[in-house]
Amino acid sequence: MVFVKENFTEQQLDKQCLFCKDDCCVSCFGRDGGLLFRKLSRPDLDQLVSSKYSVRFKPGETILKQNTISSNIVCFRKGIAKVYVEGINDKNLILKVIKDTGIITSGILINNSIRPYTVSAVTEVECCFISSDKIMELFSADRQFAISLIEHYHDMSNHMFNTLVNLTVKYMPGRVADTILYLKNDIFRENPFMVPFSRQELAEMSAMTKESFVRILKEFKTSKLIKSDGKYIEILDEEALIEISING
Amino acid sequence: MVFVKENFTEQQLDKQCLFCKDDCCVSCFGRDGGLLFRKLSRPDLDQLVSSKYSVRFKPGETILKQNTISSNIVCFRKGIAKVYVEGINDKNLILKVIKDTGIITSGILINNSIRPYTVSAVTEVECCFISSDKIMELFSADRQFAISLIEHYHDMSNHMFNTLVNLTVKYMPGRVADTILYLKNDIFRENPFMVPFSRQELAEMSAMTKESFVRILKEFKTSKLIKSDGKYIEILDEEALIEISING
DNA sequence: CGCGAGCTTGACGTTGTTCAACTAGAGTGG
DNA sequence: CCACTCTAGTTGAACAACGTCAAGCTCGCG
Repeated sequence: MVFVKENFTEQQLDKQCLFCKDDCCVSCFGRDGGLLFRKLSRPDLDQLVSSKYSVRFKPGETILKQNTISSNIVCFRKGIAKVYVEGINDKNLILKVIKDTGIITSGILINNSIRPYTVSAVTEVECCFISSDKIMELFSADRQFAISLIEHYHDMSNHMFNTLVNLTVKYMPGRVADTILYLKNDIFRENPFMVPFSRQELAEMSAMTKESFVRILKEFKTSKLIKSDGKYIEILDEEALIEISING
Repeated sequence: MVFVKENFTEQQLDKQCLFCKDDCCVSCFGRDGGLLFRKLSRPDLDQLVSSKYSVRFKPGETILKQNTISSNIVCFRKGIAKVYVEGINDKNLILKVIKDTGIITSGILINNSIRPYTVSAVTEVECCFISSDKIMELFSADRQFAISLIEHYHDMSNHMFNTLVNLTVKYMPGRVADTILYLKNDIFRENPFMVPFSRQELAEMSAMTKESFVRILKEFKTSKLIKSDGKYIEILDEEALIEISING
């Protein structure tokens, strides 16, 4: 347990992979979401598998805590998690949603890098912690892996860049449209989709208050752009939403 | 000129390095700002030097244009440049200032990656373009270089992350305080510092209108937090500014 | 001296937040 | 099975934050 700096309870933590036998990471890391590892050789993958810890989180639990030092990368396998910044002006800001597969690399390789965000479970989450030391070793073994990691950083930067621009320059309807389109096209990928987030959380994705979010959502509903019944949202007129998103 | 996809005029472009003889990049890339290359071996550095193009830009000229495909990394050597997003709601948003040394890596290694921002010269700027192909070759040669590049991405992400949070959750005084502190501590590193930006540009760094920026600046002046005479700004009470920044 | 561009200031309108009241639904205990 | 409570969601009205518009100012420059 030396390299696991995060503190887990006995129930959460298992040395053996909880989720699958044998080929676990090979299939997990090989999936769509795990592009980072897609070109690793079998021995390298096996090395990763043997050195990781698998952990399960209940809804609401904190997976990585803001302002702590990073020492692991976290590979998500199942469930929904949110990445957010805590409590500036008593407001949170949700930057990213992870559904099933996804990787958080913050601060590996960088000494004393303090994580600027919290990651917490929205539904039950299964994920694996891998020491950044092990990742470093792969650098020597596999040149392509370094490129994959840079691609990962690049994608992350791009996403953050878009979020930055969307949230700073657009008016509320544009921001709400962005949030809805993001959830449908990037996260859930189906049209009437079930949202596991509260209005409060949806508002935190859109950088506004829950009241404002509700109001805009209602406008969209009365304009027949979306249908919304409780936790379900259906996009009726995607073109119009995109138009609203572009025009701010 | 094969690998230079950007279009330069004859005056701007030279195959020989304009700025220095012989050891050019060795000293340039070796400086503080150029940490990316700090651990390259001499032969590798020489290879970079021989494959680059040095370019000079006049104030106002565009160095990299938003929505074009990336194929070079750009190493800044001298002058001040701004990185910004163009025209959403007729507003620009300045994300970053480069003074003298700095590197823009957007989208190298990633096929068909479209640059989401424009970089343009504020003062006269001297910089070098290096094909991403050459960078790729260094990956094989030098493992440490890949790590340096990832560190660079990491720093960039972190900076963007802070900007994102600052601009979305804080009120105007906090945003102005951030801009002033950023310019003093990260860019100019001296106390009465000369700002080569117009009020409009300062406002675009703080995500507000120039009128709002001027108003907040005046408040800071009457509260004796700063002294400001035209293009010069002096921070008198940094503690208080930091306080304002933290409290939003 | 006059011109023009950028800076500054004030009045006003819009956007978005706060606060408070109300509603609906889910769990709890009698 | 029905009150009761608690929380999330919704709505409206007052208010603050911020932008827009227009006018005046400063200062460099011809």
